[in-house]
Amino acid sequence: MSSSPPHLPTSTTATTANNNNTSCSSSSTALSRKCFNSDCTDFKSRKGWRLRSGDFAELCDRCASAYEEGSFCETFHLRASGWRCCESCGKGVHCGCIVSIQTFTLLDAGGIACMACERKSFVLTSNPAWSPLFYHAPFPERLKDLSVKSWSQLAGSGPVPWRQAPSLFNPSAAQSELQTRMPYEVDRLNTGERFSAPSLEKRKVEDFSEKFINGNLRIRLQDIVENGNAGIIGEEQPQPSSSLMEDASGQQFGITIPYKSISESNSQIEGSVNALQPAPPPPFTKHFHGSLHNGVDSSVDGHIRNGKPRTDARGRSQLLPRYWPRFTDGELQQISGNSNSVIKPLFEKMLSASDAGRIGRLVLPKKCAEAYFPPISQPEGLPLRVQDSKGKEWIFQFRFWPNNNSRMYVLEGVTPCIQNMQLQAGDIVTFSRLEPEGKLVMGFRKATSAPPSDQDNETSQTGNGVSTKGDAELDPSPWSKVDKSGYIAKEVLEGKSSIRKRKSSTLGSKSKRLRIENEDMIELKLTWEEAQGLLRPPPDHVPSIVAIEGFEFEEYEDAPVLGKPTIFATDNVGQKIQWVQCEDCLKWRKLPANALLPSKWACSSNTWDPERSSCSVAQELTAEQLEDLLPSCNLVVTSKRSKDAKKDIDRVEALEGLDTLANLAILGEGEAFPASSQATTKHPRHRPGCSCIVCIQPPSGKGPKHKQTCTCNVCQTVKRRFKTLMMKREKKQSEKEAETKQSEKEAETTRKRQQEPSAEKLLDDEPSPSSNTGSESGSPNKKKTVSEGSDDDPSRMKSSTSPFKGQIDLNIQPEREDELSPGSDSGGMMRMLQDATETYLRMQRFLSSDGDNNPSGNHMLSSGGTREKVSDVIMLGSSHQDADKDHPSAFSMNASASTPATG
DNA sequence: CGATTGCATGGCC
DNA sequence: AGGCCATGCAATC
Repeated sequence: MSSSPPHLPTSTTATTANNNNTSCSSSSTALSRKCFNSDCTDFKSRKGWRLRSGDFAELCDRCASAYEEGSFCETFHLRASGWRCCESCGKGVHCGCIVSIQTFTLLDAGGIACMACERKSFVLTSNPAWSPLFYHAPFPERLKDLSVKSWSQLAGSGPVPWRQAPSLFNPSAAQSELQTRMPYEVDRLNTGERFSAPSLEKRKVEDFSEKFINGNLRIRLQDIVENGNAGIIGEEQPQPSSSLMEDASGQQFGITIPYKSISESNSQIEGSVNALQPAPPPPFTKHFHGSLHNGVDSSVDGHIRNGKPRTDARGRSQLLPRYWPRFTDGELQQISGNSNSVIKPLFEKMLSASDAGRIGRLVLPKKCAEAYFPPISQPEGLPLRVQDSKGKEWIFQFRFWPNNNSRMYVLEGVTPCIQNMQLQAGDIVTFSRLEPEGKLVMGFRKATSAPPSDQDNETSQTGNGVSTKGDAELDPSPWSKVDKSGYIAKEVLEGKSSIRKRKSSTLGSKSKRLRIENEDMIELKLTWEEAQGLLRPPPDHVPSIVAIEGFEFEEYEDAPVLGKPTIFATDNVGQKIQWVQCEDCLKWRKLPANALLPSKWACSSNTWDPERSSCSVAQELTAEQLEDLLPSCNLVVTSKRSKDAKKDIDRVEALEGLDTLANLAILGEGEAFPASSQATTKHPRHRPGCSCIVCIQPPSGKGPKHKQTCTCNVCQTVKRRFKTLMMKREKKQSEKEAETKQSEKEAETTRKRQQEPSAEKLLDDEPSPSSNTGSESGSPNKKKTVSEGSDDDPSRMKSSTSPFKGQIDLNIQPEREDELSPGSDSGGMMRMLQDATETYLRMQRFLSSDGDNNPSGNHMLSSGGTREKVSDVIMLGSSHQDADKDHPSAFSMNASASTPATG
């Protein structure tokens, strides 16, 4: 929406245009006392629409009235181009100027809808009108000026790092072209994820990034409080056209447009420290390389090529969904610090193992880098100053490597920052810009924190969604809360949102490589706890007991059934019941304790209580009751946030065993963990627990492996577990010894045989037997050392060379130190899992206020008492029945699963 | 010899 | 089929 001139009906003179242009940037102020409307000769006296500069058009009474009545365009722009009809009511809307920018929205299917109609469809209509139309009108000169100006200002000190490519707004550019590229611009203007044409469906699913539609977010805490919703300024709320225009149009215009329109400069100062200040997004340019030299053509081309209309349902397509910024109010609030700043979320990226590794290089998505960071023509790039949400400044080297005729953009020197934020692979770093300062701000979100998307979609979660997130983000010392146990704590604490995340799945569905890890991690971590409640014996199936290594395992010929997680309790009449949450309405329903539920369950399936077989029926459980229930279990789908921190911690502790063990091979301590468990390109099968060299080492293949003397959390946990295990074993052992030594030997032999197959499976993920883990673990000496002292002396464990090694050592029979199979590893893992499972159970029992939390009929884990239940762990890697199938490594759990069966 | 750098490789979208 | 990007890895520091 050009700010005006183009469509002026009659006045096409240069004078008029100039006037307008000038007015835009410097307001109509000094220019004259005349009405801003060039078609009018009256004296200005009232304010009209907000100009892109942030000022308001000053109009005469008559024009202002027309404007306020929404008839300005009809009055003055009737003959201008850009008129379209509302697809719904047919009303004509002038889509070609700033005056009407707020009065219509683009439709997914094409066409427009006036705000009146739009409001009927959406309660929350952002400012979809951020349309490409915005750029329809060629007003190159003015924009250029504005751009440069803005840039200078934004750039803070020093020269403008780059400037607009004149070509960007080359008047010769066909409108269609403009339209095409617009989206891109809009994108950048609006945080990279604008979509101008809201669609009902989309609205439902789209996260609240849509609230950024205006491009800028002004965070007002009070809004959050008052609305209980997003703290977005009301500008995006549908309003009567007049006020709407008055209020809303300006903001974005004033601030964003100018930058938006700026094209990257061809004269970027490479390597200049002046470029430290992040600049407004340069135009997107795939070709910016070229544009650096000849600017114009490539610039335009780049825009056109890159600018897919945001207006369609795929609106945000400019950047892959995985990079769409998903900021929460809290995050924004935190970032903005002062409420006067407008935050423009730019993009976000989930840290890969490489990113989080100690190499200190954060690979930037090419498009993001080119769109939001200063253009660079030399591989050396330039230093980029980035502020974190705490106000701390970091300087990264923004550069690129030539790569396959393309470029690979990286931020170098991010290690300190990443460490400071205690980020690790899987966590998300966010980039945004503070306006009008123009500061580049880097935030982060710990893994599995759900996108804000659902916040305003899922009613029963709305409050919580925000507050949960918000609470976290608004925490004065958000970083301090990062638990040492890394993922674990957060998974537990934020698990609830994870489920919703899965549901709405606003994370790029395509970004498998990136997302898999995240989602699987979610699954995994979530299900560490959740799976306990999910696993049920197959119907009518009585497990057979298999003895492995002297331990008994339940064996299921059929895989255990995954069921809907429920909360078991006893009702007021002493009857055992379970609470289950409806997939759809999220209400909790009471069911008989013996009810076996499918993994997905909704009210409509409530055959036990027909009266409550509809989502419309109120929930029996009060919020308080629910709250009481929830902390005691680890179900994560809840709209209630546990207020009992202690319990959370306990739960974390309880899960620690499982999770730690699962991640044991991959997690480091404290800082940036070298390698993540994520499935990677080259190691798509890697999952938590994978012991291969890739997973236990940083990307470079170097870096710390856990030493025997390592005292990190992970190692200590393992050692602790080991000790527990050994004590148990010792006990068993002594019992057996009460019998005959002969029988003991036989048992061992059996054990060994049974164990080997699974061990091999587990080793699948290991690159080679000579790899770190394998070879060292295979050292008889070490094993002997460990095994000898492993009976109950943790200190011995500490001498093991690595947690993983410790794990391997776990497999060793204290009494058979000379019998170590290469597969010992797997056994160790199994053991640890078993042990962890027990720990978990103990904790769960402990935490549970209801002693009957695990009725026999439903939970194998509980039903089995202390019996070793490898099968319990089998499916832990996935909350979906078949998820593992595709991931053979699915952590040794698959192997575990097969063990009992094979054995 | 470990850390860093810069490019190459190759899986995945 | 091509581009992106995670990661490998040799060269260099």
